[in-house]
Amino acid sequence: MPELPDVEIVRRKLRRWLGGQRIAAASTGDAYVARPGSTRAFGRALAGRRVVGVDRRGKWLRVRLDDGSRLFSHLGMTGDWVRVDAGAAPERFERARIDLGERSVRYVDARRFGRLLVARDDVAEWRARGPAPRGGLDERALAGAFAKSRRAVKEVLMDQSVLAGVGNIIATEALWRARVDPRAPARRLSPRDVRAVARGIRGEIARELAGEHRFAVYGRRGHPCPRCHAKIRSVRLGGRTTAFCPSCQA
DNA sequence: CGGCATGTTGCGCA
DNA sequence: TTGCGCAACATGCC
Repeated sequence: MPELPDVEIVRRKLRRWLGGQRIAAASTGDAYVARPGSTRAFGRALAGRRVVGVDRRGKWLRVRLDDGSRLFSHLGMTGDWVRVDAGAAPERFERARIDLGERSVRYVDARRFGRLLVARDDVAEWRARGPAPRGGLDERALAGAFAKSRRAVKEVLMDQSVLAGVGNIIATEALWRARVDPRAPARRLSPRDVRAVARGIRGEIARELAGEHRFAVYGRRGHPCPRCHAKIRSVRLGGRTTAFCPSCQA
């Protein structure tokens, strides 16, 4: 589920569901997902509070409460928030719940790589994500990061301290759109390539935000490239499977 | 059963 | 010191 566009979609629904609402009760039974901190602290921090806003930085979500404390949520690989009626039974893989009046918002996460943190201030994980660049992506910063790295371009794209929110899917698809070989040393890209990559990222994010989830190369090793029909290959870069078209991403 | 998975962190080593 | 490669985290699914 979660890459940046998915997390943004989750943010919007949380804002819709929680914004301005008073939390009647909250609880989690999962000390792993809610670590560090006790499961009881989760309920104590949220109960009785009013939600004043829901923000996102990269893949981190922040729910601000009227007493200044905050709930941070990272969805890991399989996390999501869903809304059900207050009395509804636990969802499959439910890890936490926030009860409003008539409704209840539940955190579900099969693989449990997600995190829930309650704190009185911004946590290090949130601060480390650098603020989202206004007006989208900072192309000059991207060019700078490329220029001083000797890693493959795809590894730089997936570095969360460079570009918060770009994961394996967006990086893979953006490079295909840009016709850039993911294995190419980042510092070797021409200014035109850098521009194409930036455009590729923006385009891919927009596409996924619009609910499009059919991919050109991601997860399609062995299939024909939608652009030139060559057979899609995959390699491992930075420990992640990386699909690309050996013909038009050269 | 084996292999793979949309993310992140921490460790050992060069 | 910095950066890189890789295992680990916990679990589901094909």
